[in-house]
Amino acid sequence: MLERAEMQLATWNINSLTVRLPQVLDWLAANPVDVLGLQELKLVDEKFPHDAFHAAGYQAVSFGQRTYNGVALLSRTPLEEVVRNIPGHDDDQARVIAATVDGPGGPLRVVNGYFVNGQAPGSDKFDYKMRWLQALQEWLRGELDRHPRLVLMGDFNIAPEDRDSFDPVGLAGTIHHTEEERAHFQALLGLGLADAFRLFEQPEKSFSWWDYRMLGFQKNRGLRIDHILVSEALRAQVNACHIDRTPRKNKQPSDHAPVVLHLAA
DNA sequence: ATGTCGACGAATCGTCGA
Repeated sequence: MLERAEMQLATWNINSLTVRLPQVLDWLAANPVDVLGLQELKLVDEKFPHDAFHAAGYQAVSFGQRTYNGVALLSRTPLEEVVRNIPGHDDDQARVIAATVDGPGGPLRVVNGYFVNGQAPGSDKFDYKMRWLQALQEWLRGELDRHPRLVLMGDFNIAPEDRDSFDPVGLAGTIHHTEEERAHFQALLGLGLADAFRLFEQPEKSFSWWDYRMLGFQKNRGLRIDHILVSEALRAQVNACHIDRTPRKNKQPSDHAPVVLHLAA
C-alpha cells in the first residue's frame, strides 16, 4: 500500500456552484486536495452535482438552500458522522456542515462554515451574526472534546487583525473589522484552535477576498476573511497553509480565493 | 460612496444580498 506523504484540505467560497462548477472542477484537477469545503452554493441539495464530483474522484455531502448560503464537503474518502448546522441552534439558513474523514494519524473532524456576513454594526443582521458566532463557539467547545483532531474552515467574514485588511484605518469599526467580530475570532482561538495561515511567515497584504467592484483584485484591495483553524492535537502536523490567488484571475471568478492546508502524514 | 456579481420574479429590468 502506498503511504501518502501529505494530506491537503482546502476551503473556497465559490459564490454559486451553478455558475462556478467548471472552475471548481478545473481547480481540483490542478489541485487534487483530499478534502474541499465549499460555501455559498446557492442551490438546493436536489441540484447538487454529485455525478460531476464523483467523476473527479470525490464524494460529497451538501447542505444547500435556494438563492443564499449553502455549504458542502467533498472528500476522496468517506465522510462520516455528518452534522448540518449548529446542533441546538435554530436557524433557517444553511451555514455549517461537519463530517469525519480519515486523516494522517487518526480520524479528522472537519467543520465547514459560511459565517454570517452581518452587513453593518447595529443592524439586525449584525445581531444575528453575534448570536450565530456565540452558538458556534459553544457547540465547538463540545465538538473539540469529542473530536480533539479538528479543523474549522470556511468563510468567516471576519478580518482577524489589521494586517488582514487593505485599509484597516479607513475601515476601522466597519463590517469584518469590528472589535466584536474580532473578539469572537479570538474566542475561537481560545478554544485551542490556531489560525494555520499565521503559523507561517506570509507575504504582506495576503488576502482571500476582493470586491468585484472598483478593480479590487487588480489593486489588491482585499480582506483575509477565509480561514482554516486547527486544533492543538493537529498543530504539529501542519506543514503549510497558503492562499491560491490563481482562480481569482480567471474569467468569471468567485470573489474569494481558496485557502489550502497541508497536513503531514 | 462604490463603477460587480448572482439569484429571483417576472420582466427583458428592479431588487436584494454580498
